[in-house]
Amino acid sequence: MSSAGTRSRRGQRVAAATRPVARVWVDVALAHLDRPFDYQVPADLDGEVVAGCRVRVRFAGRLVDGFVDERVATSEHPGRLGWIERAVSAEPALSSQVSILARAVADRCAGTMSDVLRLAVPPRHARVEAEPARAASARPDRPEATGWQRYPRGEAFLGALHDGRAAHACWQALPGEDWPTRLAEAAVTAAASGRGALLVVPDYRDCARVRAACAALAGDDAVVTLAADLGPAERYRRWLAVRRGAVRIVVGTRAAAFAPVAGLGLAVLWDDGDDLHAEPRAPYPHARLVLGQRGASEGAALLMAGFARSAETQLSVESGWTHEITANREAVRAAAPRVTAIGEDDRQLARDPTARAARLPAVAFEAARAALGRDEPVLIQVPRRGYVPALACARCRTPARCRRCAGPLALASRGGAAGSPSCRWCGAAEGGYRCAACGSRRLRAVAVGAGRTAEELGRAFPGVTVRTSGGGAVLDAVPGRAALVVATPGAEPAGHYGAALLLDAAALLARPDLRAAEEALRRWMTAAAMVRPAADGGRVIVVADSGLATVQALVRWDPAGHAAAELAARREVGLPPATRMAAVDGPPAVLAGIAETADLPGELLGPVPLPVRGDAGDGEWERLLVRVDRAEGMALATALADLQARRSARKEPDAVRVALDPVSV
DNA sequence: GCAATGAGCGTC
DNA sequence: ACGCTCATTGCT
Repeated sequence: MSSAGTRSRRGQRVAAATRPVARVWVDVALAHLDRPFDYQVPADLDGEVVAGCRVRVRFAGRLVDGFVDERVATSEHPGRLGWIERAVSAEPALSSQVSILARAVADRCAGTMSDVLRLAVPPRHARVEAEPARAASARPDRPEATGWQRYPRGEAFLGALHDGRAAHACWQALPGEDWPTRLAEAAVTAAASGRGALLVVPDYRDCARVRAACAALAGDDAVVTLAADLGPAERYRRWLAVRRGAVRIVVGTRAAAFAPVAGLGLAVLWDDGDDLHAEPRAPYPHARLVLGQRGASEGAALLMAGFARSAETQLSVESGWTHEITANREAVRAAAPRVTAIGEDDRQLARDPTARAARLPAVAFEAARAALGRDEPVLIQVPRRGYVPALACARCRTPARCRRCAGPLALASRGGAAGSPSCRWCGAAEGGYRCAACGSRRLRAVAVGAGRTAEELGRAFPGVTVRTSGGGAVLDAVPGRAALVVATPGAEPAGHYGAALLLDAAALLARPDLRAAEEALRRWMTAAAMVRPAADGGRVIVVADSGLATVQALVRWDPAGHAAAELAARREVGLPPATRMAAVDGPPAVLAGIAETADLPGELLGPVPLPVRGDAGDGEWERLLVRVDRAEGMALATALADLQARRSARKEPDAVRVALDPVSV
């Protein structure tokens, strides 16, 4: 007698009396099997096999996990159905909303349902599931006065949340803004109207800050954080509390974008340009995509928020889908620190010999000294190590781009000989380079070092505490006392700084990445937003040429204008998000075959060397890029999913990796 | 001419 | 990792 349940005298299983067929998403990695399969529900599992529950089924002989999509009366399958072998539990882990979301995300990313479900639903923890259910938190009161009054359309957005309308907005936070509290006010407004709110932030430090802000407004029980650093039990405990509707406000990192928040009324993405929002596992969905999909399928309001603005968000604004929440110019001027740019030409090293040793420009030295004199901390932003050397105009520093496809130019150093520059996307050699901005024919390599060390800076300011934040040791916050705080972008400790020095800014700007300018401004603004207003003496020194548009955008504190110019520039040369791109990574011979035979819409570029090497032994892999008009984006995704399905059905030995809208191309 | 065996394939 | 098909083998 097997454990599979009730059988008749002859050992045959008896099907459930009503709706005896379960449609099951089996956890199988093969692309050509990316659809539900029908199974018979044995009568004794009738009560447990519910929509969304986990089951074990026999698939091609072996036992595999699956989620029940739905119970139905009959099957379309012409052959004989297998049986549900086991109901893992009656917990409906997969909600219909998340099921629909996962399917949509898989389709958009040319991936499979099983891959997306692995990202969306955490592993089960049986003991946690058996624990008594967490009591539902009380519905909070709507916040009375909020800080959104500083923004002309801010209160209107909260009003839309209160009324349950699916407003779509992007919010440019003022410098110095207590943004965790603003996001909490929006979330609690949605929760007060009986709906759920989901706030996705780049890292666990932001999670903690936003959680604390939500707890302060709505109580500790009203909010949970879902972050990757939790253990499996706690992770599942919190996730289950959300799934069971006990908690309506969820704060988390990118995986939380799939959180099964009941009655989702608001989805927020903070700092959508941050690379951490890009999922590194197949099918590589970006949190922006996941939340955007939920806005469409669940009728939730969407808020893209940050100090800076991405080109993607700008496109959404220009298309009319998203409206802007920005402060007026007077409010910006009142809140912003005074920003000074110093290019290499006007970079005068400090007279002070120790400052000279640290290679600190005089203006930067003075700004830091003034802040320290007021007993305020000074933030020093240094780039991370390891940027790929690329080429830029020797005169104006504009990154050198390919004439054919606008990819970044680099010196091909393969085989030892550094020959003429060539495109890192399409491989075309560039014989007669001429800068698009200034017409110069001279190129220079842009190599970025590790930045000045904390010790060098310490020597320039004897007796001042030096703290570092970055890499493995990230500080959450610094006290409001005189100190030098050296941090890499993204690791800046929270604090009220008297000054910020953005060192090696020109190198950050000249990175061979299509998002270099946008990313530089995002990082600068994130750091500069923590500096006191100019009226209180706050100063920001950016070590880059003041003539550069991106530097100007920082000086004028104009993230929207920069995003608009950035998007216009990408339209000009046909780069995302003005177009849509897909990356197909694999062995060169396989890519050559695909380029020749595959029926893909749009235009093929490359193959080119991989911009970032994956971890799984993709030794000699290359990358094929496919570019289409935005209107054809879905057709491209479908074509690539078909390609994967055909390869999988043919049991092709070499897997290829497909990513739509990859973060770096 | 035809069972016995095995490789290949789809996968409910 | 099962059960089906279809090809090959080996014996009459």
